[in-house]
Amino acid sequence: MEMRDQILGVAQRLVQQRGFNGFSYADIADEVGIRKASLHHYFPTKTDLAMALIDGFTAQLDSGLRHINESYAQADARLGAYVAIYRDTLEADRMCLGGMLATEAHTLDPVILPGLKRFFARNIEWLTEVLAAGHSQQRFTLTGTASDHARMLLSALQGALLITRATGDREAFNQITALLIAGLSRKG
Amino acid sequence: MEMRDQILGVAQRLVQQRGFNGFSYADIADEVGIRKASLHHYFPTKTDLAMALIDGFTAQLDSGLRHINESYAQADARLGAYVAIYRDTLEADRMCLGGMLATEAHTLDPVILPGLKRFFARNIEWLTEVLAAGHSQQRFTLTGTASDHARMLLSALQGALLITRATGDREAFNQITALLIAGLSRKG
DNA sequence: GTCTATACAGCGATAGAC
DNA sequence: GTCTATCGCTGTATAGAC
Repeated sequence: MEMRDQILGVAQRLVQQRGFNGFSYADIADEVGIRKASLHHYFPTKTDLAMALIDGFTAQLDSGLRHINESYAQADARLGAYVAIYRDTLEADRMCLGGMLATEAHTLDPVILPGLKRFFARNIEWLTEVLAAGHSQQRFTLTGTASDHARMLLSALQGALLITRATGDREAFNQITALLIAGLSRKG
Repeated sequence: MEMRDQILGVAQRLVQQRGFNGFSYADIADEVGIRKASLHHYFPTKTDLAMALIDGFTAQLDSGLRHINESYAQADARLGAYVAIYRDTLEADRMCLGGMLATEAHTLDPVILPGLKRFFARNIEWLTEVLAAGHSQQRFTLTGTASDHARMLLSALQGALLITRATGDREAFNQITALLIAGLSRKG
């Protein structure tokens, strides 16, 4: 199971940095130190690899969100920790794996799409709960439904990662996230 | 010049739908009806094609923004027309060309990047002006600087396009944009 | 489980005739 | 300006030995 995880780790980084159509089995093989033919023992097709990557990334998300829920009681602290995940992604010169695959969706085997959809649904559900809780606690002021705010926040964070890849302006990322949070603390 | 424009049109659509690494000269050749070798007469390398696409897309943006400025005097109307560009992109099952290339930035020839940066700068500059004008006219309430709001709006729109590619939920896109605009009309 | 060897299709790109 | 032909390389994937 160790080699399988090593492959997944390298492949995940390659997808996040170069896109699913931007790397090959040869790239993975070089890094993990086996021949590319051997990779097919673990992931017969590249589509199999993609599905395993989404499952793994969704598991990482679930684990991260569970950890946030255990570490922070208040909605604004939870949201701040969620934003920090994106900041860490940016610092690692990566896109969100889900966001990267979303842009490439039209080129992917359709069997991959339900898992990708599930990943985004998971994010929106968790954010919706946090926003609704913060609203009840009068820590957040919402202009629309909690679920609409959740989708907007997710969009803005994904988009901020995307744009920073082109502009290279990491300080702008911080200003964007600060503004997003400020927009929730405002008195309506 | 007609064939060149036809090639650019097809290539632009392919980049926006499939990504720069998701199509080949053969795909273009099939659609425009010439052999793929002949494409190299217009664009010797794929990098040349990419640069022409960015230049063309930035020209389309400039033309669109000029048209908005001529058609609408008020900041909120101008912003609404800008959002409509993204809605049209979504309806055409496309990503923004700039956004798509941004995700793939790590796989592109570096000579492409300045043009890509310029495209985003253009968007942010125009948005900043519109937001600052709306603020002066007391049509918009800003929580941060106009330029920060501009970056946030651009991020949210790019991200909304990206997410909708995975979820397929076009109504969510409309709710996100409505919320973005509502957030500006609010009294601070 | 990893290897060598290889199949086979596709890629971007070039040469040279017309 | 478009064609045919082809190069060299890389892509995913398979067969079969060890």
